[in-house]
Amino acid sequence: MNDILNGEGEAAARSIPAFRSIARELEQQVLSGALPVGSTLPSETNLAGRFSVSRSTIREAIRLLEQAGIIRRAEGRNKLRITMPRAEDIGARLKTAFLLQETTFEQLWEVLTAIEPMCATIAATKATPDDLERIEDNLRRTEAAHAVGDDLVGLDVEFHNLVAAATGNSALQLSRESVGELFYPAFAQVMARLNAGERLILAHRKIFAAISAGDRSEARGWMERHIGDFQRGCDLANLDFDAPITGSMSEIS
Amino acid sequence: MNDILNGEGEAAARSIPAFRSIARELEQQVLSGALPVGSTLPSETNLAGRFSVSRSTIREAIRLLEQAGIIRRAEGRNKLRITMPRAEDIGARLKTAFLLQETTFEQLWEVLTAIEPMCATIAATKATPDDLERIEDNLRRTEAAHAVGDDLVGLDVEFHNLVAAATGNSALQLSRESVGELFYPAFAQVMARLNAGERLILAHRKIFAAISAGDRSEARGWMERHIGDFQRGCDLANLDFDAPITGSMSEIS
DNA sequence: GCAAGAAATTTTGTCTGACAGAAATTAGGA
DNA sequence: TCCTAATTTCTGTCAGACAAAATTTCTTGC
Repeated sequence: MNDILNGEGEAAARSIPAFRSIARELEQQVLSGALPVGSTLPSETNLAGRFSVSRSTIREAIRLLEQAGIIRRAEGRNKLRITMPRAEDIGARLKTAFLLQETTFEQLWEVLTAIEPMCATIAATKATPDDLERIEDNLRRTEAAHAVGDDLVGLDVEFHNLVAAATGNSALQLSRESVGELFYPAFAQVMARLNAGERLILAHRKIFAAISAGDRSEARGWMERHIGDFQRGCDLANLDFDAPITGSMSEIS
Repeated sequence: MNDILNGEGEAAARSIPAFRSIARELEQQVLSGALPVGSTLPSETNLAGRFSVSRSTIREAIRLLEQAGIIRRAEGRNKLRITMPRAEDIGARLKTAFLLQETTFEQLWEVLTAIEPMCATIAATKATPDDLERIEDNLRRTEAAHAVGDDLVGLDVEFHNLVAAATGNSALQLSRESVGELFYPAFAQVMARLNAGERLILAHRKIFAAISAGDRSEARGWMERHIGDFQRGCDLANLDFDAPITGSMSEIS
């Protein structure tokens, strides 16, 4: 019934383990829509029957798909559900790659210098009232946090994520999320060291205003300046712009 | 020896499967440098012994790490080797995500509109003679292919990858690679349909010249125009700029 | 002494069968 | 009809087994 496994007949693709072929096959079915996102997969025993392999083999295939983000345990945590890879999953992998490659702040900064102004520009055209609402809420919380001297790191990351979300462009969001998560902590810390919280908030406010007003070039301009502040901040704070990033998180959920 | 598994003592994190804890632990050891990149992992039986679990459990953990790109089979294909997640691995996942999210050409185009000009700009400063050599070689091959009417798709993707590589910024490369791979095939096809191969080659030539000359703004300008051509091309060719991308590849190697 | 070939030993990929504890289902009972 | 109890189904893990492939070790012939 299933010729996916390179058994008997074929002498071709030798040595492709069954668990891999099965994972591929299932992946293909998801990509092709045969297994729609949201549907649930049969039980392991059932799958083992279908593919005529043992449960252990199926389990290994499942681990592959799971880590690929295509499948996830849902609800009570029985039942495997087909899902869309989440930004976080991918972000986690990018982060691992960045960390292992000793990516420097400058490199991340270059990426954001390219992407963030574009996000602001597009957001100025595409932001919905809902998006604006969320950004404004973030601004209020940021100001409140600054007033009591709280840490602005998380709120800064959130602000930029919200602007990206307001573009309605998921590719753009996926491309920048992990970079932002690694970069903004450093950014906000530079700002804190320089007591530049005011400046950060001013920039956020200006960007928000421009997006609200639908003023693309103004939004872009302020975002550029905002990102540019980081480099200046590093100089002023006498920090090494060239240092590799650090951080830690796990991509294995 | 190993308290990673949530056995006996702890009552806390109930229901975190052993294979997951073990994968996390190993991942941590890689990230922390305890298991240096390039080193090889002990055999499954050995690992099973170390963590006091059965081989099946270890195998599931290995599948997780493998798919996470942290580990790969090397050489004769025995021996697991610690590796750095490759751009391709991550790119494959991004692609899956893009496909499942029905990303449109416009969205990819927006990402590239942001990133590619930046790549050209930085390349104009950072490109090494080696980089230039490779780009020029690509140009020659592109012209040759065009002369005999061959497909320019692969060469176009390669050109942009080479420019990105010339920035020496791995974060930038990771961020754009998968987007480019999904986008440029469409791009080159639009060009072909319009018989605009000449124009594509001209743009590549100009970009190369500017990078060679270290002229940042010229490099950026030509790249902007080049990317912009796609939108115009879609209009001229009467193609749907808003259509979701299609494509197929596997992230399970 | 050293390199090619043969033998012994590992190691991976798979399978069978089993079992406890968690989930989901079904069957009752109020 | 709605809630609790009994039952069945799953998942997570383990132990032990095997063939095929890969690796290591041991022989020999040169």
